[in-house]
Amino acid sequence: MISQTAEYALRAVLYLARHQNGDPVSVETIADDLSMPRNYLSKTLHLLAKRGILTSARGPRGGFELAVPSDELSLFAIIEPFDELEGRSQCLLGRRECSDQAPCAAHHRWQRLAQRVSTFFRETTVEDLIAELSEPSGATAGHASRPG
Amino acid sequence: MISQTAEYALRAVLYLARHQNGDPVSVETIADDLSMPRNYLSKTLHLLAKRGILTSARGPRGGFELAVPSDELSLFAIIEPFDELEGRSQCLLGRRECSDQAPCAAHHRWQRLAQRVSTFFRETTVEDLIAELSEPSGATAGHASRPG
DNA sequence: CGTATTTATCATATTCTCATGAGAAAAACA
DNA sequence: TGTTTTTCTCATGAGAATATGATAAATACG
Repeated sequence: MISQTAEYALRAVLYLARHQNGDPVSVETIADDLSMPRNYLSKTLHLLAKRGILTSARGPRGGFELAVPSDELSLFAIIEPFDELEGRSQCLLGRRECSDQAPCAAHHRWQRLAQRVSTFFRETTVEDLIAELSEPSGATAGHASRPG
Repeated sequence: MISQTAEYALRAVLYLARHQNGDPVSVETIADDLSMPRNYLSKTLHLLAKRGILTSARGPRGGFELAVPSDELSLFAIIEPFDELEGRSQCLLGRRECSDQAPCAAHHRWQRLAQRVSTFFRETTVEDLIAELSEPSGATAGHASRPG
């Protein structure tokens, strides 16, 4: 659904959000804890820093931090630098122009779903997901998840 | 959302469904009409034939035909040989095990959407999409009544 | 049979994603 | 200043997805 790179970015940002203590976190720490390739993650987080989503600091005690409050940081903002979530990927049959006025065969049925997915990424924040982890599981779950 | 190859497969099957007249259609005809790479499409349709979705015939007057009635042919059946639509791809954060009992941070929010997408592919048939094309535009849901 | 037509198959090329490794550049600190 | 730590940047490579071209195999039809 999303690329490996975007998945790394998302998981790393969630990690940063859960480990906010005023100090930056190094790429090495994140890569080790999340089992990701270190240099590749470095490049990935660098791009998020360029986009203003993270701040980076070099040297001792350096690393990455969230630059945006987690309740103002959408999943869309994190993924969008890597994957094209909207635009031509919205048409299931790959047409450049696919609209209510000029629909492909799948348009009416697919568009509703694609819109829901789009809304999910745009409206779900990092804070929403963090909160999910620390809440007792809902009516369907049998075991409470533990933060950590 | 789906791979280029799966998109070719889907579009080609829709083409075959709309051009059923008892005769097979050659790869060349499809590739030309739909602007797809000919040999690549050949390989793609060959796999669908192996899966029993199409029949193929060599030689003059040969080509491909639907092997399944279009109202019994789900989009899932067409795409599944090429893309993994379910399984590991269901977890937004890429975890192997992600369930109500052991959810990732995104599970409860994402799973509902992923399930809808899955259902779309499993329950939507080729016939559904063909019918969509011949209906007056503007309908947002369900089937419009047809004259005659 | 012979030939044209068409799929089937193989080899290869191209492009993109994912990943590794080696340094360069910056910053903290003794 | 020098050393260490860290990000930044570049070069490169592996592998998958996408695509092309050539040839083999099957089939219709004269």
